[in-house]
Parts: sequence; C-alpha cells; structure tokens
Amino acid sequence: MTKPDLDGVPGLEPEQLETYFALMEAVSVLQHHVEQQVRADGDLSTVQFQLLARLAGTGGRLTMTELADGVVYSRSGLTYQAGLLEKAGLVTRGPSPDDDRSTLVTITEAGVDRVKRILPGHVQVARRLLFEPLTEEDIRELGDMMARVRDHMRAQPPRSAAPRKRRA
Amino acid sequence: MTKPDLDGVPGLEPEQLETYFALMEAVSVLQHHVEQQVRADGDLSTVQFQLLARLAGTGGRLTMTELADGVVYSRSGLTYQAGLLEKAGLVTRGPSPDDDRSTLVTITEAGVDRVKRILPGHVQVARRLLFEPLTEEDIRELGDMMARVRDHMRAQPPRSAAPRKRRA
DNA sequence: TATTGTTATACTCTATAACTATA
DNA sequence: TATAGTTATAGAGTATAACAATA
Repeated sequence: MTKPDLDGVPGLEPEQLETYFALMEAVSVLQHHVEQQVRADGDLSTVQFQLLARLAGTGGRLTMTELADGVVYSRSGLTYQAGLLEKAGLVTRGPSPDDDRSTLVTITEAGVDRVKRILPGHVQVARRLLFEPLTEEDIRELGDMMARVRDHMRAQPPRSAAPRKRRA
Repeated sequence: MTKPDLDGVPGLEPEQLETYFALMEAVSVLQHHVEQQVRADGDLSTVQFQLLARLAGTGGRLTMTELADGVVYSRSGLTYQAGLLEKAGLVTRGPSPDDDRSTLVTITEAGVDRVKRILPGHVQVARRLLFEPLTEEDIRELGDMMARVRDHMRAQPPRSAAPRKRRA
C-alpha cells in the first residue's frame, strides 16, 4: 500500500463530491457542538430536544407515530425516548380519544420551559458556527435550497426499505 | 398544557431559524439514508467509512491523531474503531519511524477496494436525495458556502471545552 | 389483517479515567 | 511535564422480534 487510487469510480462529478463532503463535515461539526450545548444548557440529548421542540412547535400534543416522524427511525426507540422524557416530567402520555390504539404525548409546562431554556444558546451556536461566515443573501439562498431539499426528501418514496410511518 | 408559547425567546431571527431547521432536517434524513447505503454496500458504519475514506484520500497512511481529526471526538473511540477496521483487514497499524509514541494507520488493498465498492452508491444517494432538486448553480453556491463554513469551523478556537487534537 | 405502541434483548458506540511509553 | 495511544468500564442509544390491544 503506497498510494491508493480512487479514480476510476464511475459517476463522480468532482464539484458535487466536494460540495457533499464540505456539507457533511460542516454539519457534523455543528451537530457535535449542538449536542454539547443542549446537554450543557438543558441536560438533554439532541434527539430528546428535537422531540420536545417538535412537540412544542406543533401545538403541544402528538401521537407517538406523529412525534417519531423524521426524528427517530424505530418505534421502540421512540418509546424509549418518550419514557425518559416522561420520567423527567417534560411530557405526559395518555390515551387518545380518537383512536384507542394511539398514545397522545403532551408537553408539560416544564417541557416548554426546558425548550425555552435551551433555544437561545442553541441559536447562538448556530449563528457563531454556521451563519457567521455567510452573508444575508447566502442565508436566504441556503434556506431556500434546504427547504426544497427537505420537501424533496419528504416526498421520496421509500426505496428498498420497508415503508415507514408517514405523516398523515 | 394547551398551547405552548415559544415566542419571547430572545435573539431569534426567523429567517436564520428556518434555514437552520431545514438544514438540520435535510441532513439528518440524508445521513440516515447514507448510513443504510454504507451498511448495505460495504458492511461498515458511516464513521468507519469516513475513517477509511479519509485514509484513502490522504495518501494511505496517517497517525491515529491525524486520522481522528474531525471524525471522532475521543481517543478511545478511535482506538475502538481502528481496532474494528484492523480486525476486518481494512487497515494495519504499525509504529511510526518519526515518533515512537505514534501509531501509523495504513489502509490495505482490501480497504481501498471497500471504499471503491461503497462510493458509487454513496454518490448515488447524495445525488438522488440532495442534488436532484438543486440547479448546477445552486450546487456551486452551496459548495462555496459550505467550504467557507467548514474552514470557519476549523479555525474556531475551542470555547469552554478542553482543547482537542488539532491538525498540525 | 393491519396498525399502534410496549417490552425484552442484544449489540454498537461513546466517553471517562487510569495506565504505559516516549518526547 | 506533555503527548500518543490503549484498556477497562460504564452508560446511552438503537434495532429486531415477539407481544397485546384496537381498527
């Protein structure tokens, strides 16, 4: 092994590849800092914060399946996380009046407070790490692109994997 | 709990916040698909693939510390992953001639083959999920922005955390 | 039969601290 | 003293499969 040769891989457009790697590295570092901030300011993992924030941003109560959407990729994983959040007094779980199979997860006042406690530092991290080297127009363009990408991903049919929960 | 009120959180500029959330959701979904592809095509975790790809892209051999940079955030975590890669025959570890404290990690032919086996599908996932809804100019701009962000992050001094390994 | 959610279990991964060896 | 790396260990998280209950 003296010099691995990675050329000859079909279908690589250098510009896309560089963009992809830069994006993934930048976001990976960002995620790491965010993880630390959420833990330090709110004693939660990022996943827990996302679930809580999602709940807070959607009216306060969702079924387990709705709550999982896009954040957690297995049912049992959500049950585990919801159990932790409930034990911490940040959400409650109760029966749904609409569907007796469903569980309604409701954010508590303490849960909302926790999100509020975390958010400012959260935004500060994003601003310092992500937005600082970008112009206002960059940010607009980035937001526009990412909204398109996100919607495109949401619309993607599951490929070979078993169909997962979809939003109603 | 009827309707959590998240307003009144200081320092939030709605445009930045939306951009941030769109970015994080899009990348999170992308990471999940990438994880599945790397596992399916190459029987590796994303971290293992990143380590291997980094090694392949940097001339084939790096010290443990150099290899860790930006991918793994603790020394022991890298030792663990390097141990797995070595057991799988994808890298070898040996003493460094320059510094007897260092360990040189060298990618094997099998390691390079593995990266080559994974890359095409990898790029395909990125193209299908990330690049499809973007124009060529979008991609150029995104790449430009992310390169700036990445470099900015690399230049950031560690805040309150203990200083980590830095590239030489 | 399909769907919602939980449980049990096994596995992967990560981080902290203690340790060895070299600079 | 500081740095490179390993080891032991403990904890968090995830996924799979089996299960119960309802649609």
